[in-house]
Amino acid sequence: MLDLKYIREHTEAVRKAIVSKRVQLDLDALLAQDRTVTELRTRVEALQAERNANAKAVPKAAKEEKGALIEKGKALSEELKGLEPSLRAAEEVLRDFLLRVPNVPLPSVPEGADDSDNVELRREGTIPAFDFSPLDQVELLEKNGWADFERVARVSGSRSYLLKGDAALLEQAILFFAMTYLAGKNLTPLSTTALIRPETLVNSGHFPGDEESVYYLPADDLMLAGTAEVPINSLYAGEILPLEQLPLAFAGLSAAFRREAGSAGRDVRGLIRVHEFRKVEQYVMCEPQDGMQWFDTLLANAEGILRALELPYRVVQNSTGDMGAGKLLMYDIETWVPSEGMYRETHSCSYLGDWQARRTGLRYRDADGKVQFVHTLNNTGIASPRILVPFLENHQQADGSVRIPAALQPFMGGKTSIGG
RNA sequence: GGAGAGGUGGGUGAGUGGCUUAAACCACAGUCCUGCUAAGACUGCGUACGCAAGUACCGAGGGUUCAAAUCCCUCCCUCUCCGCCA
Repeated sequence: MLDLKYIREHTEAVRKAIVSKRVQLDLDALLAQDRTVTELRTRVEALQAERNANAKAVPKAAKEEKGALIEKGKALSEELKGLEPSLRAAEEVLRDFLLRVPNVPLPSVPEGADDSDNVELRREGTIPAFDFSPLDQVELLEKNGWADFERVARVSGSRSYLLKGDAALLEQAILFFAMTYLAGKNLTPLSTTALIRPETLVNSGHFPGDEESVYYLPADDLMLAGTAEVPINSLYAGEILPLEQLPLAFAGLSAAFRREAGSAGRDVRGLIRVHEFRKVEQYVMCEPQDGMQWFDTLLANAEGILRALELPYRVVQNSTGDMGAGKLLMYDIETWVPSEGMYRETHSCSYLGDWQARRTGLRYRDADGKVQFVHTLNNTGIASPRILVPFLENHQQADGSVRIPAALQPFMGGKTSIGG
């Protein structure tokens, strides 16, 4: 959410953001609604002031004047009963508008329609050159008895996964390694819920807009989060944090659920795109002036994890059309998948400015005692099982076994390789 | 799932219809006084919108009333005891 004052004063910048982010929104209708609300509010508040003054006068009035005052109060109350609902309805409409206004991207963000206009910033690590015919993720899993896609589909439907044996341990090892790594970078480890109230998704900025990708449990009016960003963002909702508490930086491990409604038929095979997975998410609430530095830190943390896992990757900057409404700046990390001969998105680093904090009511008292919104950022730490795809494929050996990088070996009981 | 208690400003907490549209204390900030790791005096001190007057907010939403933190209804949450349970 943007500040209404900002929208009034920087209308053209907002208009440009709406166009470049491909958002459906009539900004002029929003501004007209803003004027309607202001007019209504002025009238309602004047009436309320009159009602309050009148009510205050009643007990002090002489007996013979009381009747008249009460009659006047009744009339005022009647009039307000007509107007107040209109004001509330008008404010509601305005809020619906405001929730759809995207954040204005930083000037450095490349203009673009979608992910094909993202800009590669750099490549890191070495793409493996195999002197044998490498297997793909599914072949490796099946050869080693590490998965059972057919049977788990019987239990949980398509886009499910089940890991067995060393692969099941590997998943836990990678998640725990990532948690340990981020704890070492002074992020507070968090084991958090995926079960969330619907309003937390409005807070995070996923709603309105992303309703169809979220699981809903009507019996309890709860939803399943697609990322720990959602529960962590709402953890301090409505609070005014003392300056000493900032920054709040977390590494949150949670289950993650996505309906994948818009991606029917894409990546149905294997571990790339599943409905239920596990993810370590980095999440930061900080003072505005520290936001950019945190962006670099979160990116460096993710890269540090990939480097430790000895995986080749590239960093791309997302174009305006591929950014998501709330984002000021966004980089994806894509990790090399040998069987596809391409990089696949495994991490996503976002700087939201105060856009998310405004929705959630995340504020702090600055050094001058002024109440301000914090800035929020998030980046993947590691997400499994997707990360297993490049992991298994890049580290496979001629006999079908998979090499365990040195950094991970302590988390795998000292094993240097599995399977084969 | 059953029974009960409760949700008030940064904290404690008063307040069962109008002299409280939130007392008091603590914490915090400023000024003054005091020769010294102390004590005291005074003032200020929630958030949002508004130039201001003002308006709204006492878990959320409705209702009754000239007037609601206070009465009524629905919901949410917390705590205690019992039951069930990984």
